[in-house]
Amino acid sequence: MNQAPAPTVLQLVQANSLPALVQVEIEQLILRGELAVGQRVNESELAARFGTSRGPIREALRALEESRLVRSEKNRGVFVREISVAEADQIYDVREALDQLIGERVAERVTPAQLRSLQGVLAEMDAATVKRDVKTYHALNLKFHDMLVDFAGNARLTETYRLLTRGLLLFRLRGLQDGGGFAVSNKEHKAVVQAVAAHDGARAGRLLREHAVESRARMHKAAAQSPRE
Amino acid sequence: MNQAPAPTVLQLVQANSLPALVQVEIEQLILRGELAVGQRVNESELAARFGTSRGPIREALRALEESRLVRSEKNRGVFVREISVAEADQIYDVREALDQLIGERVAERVTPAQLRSLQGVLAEMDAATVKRDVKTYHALNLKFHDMLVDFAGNARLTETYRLLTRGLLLFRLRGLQDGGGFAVSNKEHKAVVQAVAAHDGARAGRLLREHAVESRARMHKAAAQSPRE
DNA sequence: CGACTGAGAATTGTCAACAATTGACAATTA
DNA sequence: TAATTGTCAATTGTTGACAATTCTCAGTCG
Repeated sequence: MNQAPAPTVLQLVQANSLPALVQVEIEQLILRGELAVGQRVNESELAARFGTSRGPIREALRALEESRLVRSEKNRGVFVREISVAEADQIYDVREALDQLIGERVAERVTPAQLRSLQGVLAEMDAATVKRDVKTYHALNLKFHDMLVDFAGNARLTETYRLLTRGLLLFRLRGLQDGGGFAVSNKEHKAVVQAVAAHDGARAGRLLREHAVESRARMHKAAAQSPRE
Repeated sequence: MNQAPAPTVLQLVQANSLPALVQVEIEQLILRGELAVGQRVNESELAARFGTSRGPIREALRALEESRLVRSEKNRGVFVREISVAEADQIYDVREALDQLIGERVAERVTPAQLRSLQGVLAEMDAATVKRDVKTYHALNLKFHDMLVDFAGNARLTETYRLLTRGLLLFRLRGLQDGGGFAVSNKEHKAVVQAVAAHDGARAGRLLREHAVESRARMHKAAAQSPRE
């Protein structure tokens, strides 16, 4: 399970059309912050960058609009979406409910191998914490939650969850990440994994939900310190 | 609240570009079953039908693909998405969690006016039940749940919920709707509204979740009787 | 009779050009 | 000077044409 057999570039190009490829590329651009939040996206520029015409770019942008990564104003262009604290709060409302579900499901169906990889990431996060390596920690944190939702074994849940948390990523890109508190965060992760290892669905669900609640609180704290808004 | 001030056609055309307009149009085509589930969608045909070129059609289809209403195969076209019982089950997993959240939130924030409109729909559903008017009942049922999620006051929750339940609609379009059991269903609705009226969040949440669970069971029953699959 | 083959039609993928709209700034007017 | 109008460059919206791929269906062969 969870072993996507690494498709070659050739297969990728043959299976996906230009718009699909361009879409993930633009997605990366946004998620890596190369396209700043709020910034206008220039179609011709992207077309030149990827060596295509504007058609495929427009299709990709339309898809990204539907997934809420960009918004579009008629005759004015598409903009990388910004997200307010209020919107982040709404996302967290939903995320908390989903995290509970994830915890329950994972505790029920987790395999020993999956458990080991979870614990592996936990250890890596500990290492990053010691080194005060915020960037690595964040990447691992994402990976950890991605693995959890994957292990829940519900593709639609995964899709829904990723869509929501990606919105939260836009928030972090605005610079509103909590510098501290990630040692605390990993303590919560460990408690979750412990409950998962014990196959205690109720407890894992409760703990993962609480983790989301704490995570929301940390976001608020960071937002309060932030200059803007 | 909830009073969108009926935009004129002029405003619509000025605010939305062709792809956006076409998108909702195609969406209607699918949801009304004029484009059968599983059927291939012909770009040129749609372009002719809407009096545009294929560009806007393709953009709209890309968006619909992202919202999972269609799927696309390279060089072969886009198809109205089918949904298996297994997938419907996954959607229900998520929906149950969201319905609980919806029940809780609505019970907390419902206004007297909103309560009255909920009860109004309930009465209409009763009338449809007496008349054995399945079509009207289904429409009202949709409206009821739409109102509930709206009254929860979380735009992102609404969006997420609608995305999921629309997937379920594809299932119903396959002919797998439960003929009977809608009198029972409305009993459950009434219990929910009662809890909402009492501002009992925990109970409303529990009841709405259970309603989703029952609804899933009814789907299974209908699927078992269905010829295909 | 069934499986292959290979035009030819139908359809999708991509592009480049044209039309429409916007935003900025200069020119004009009160 | 402030407000308005006119003009122009930049950008988006839309189209029609062409290339590439898939599908259809005779015709052929074993």
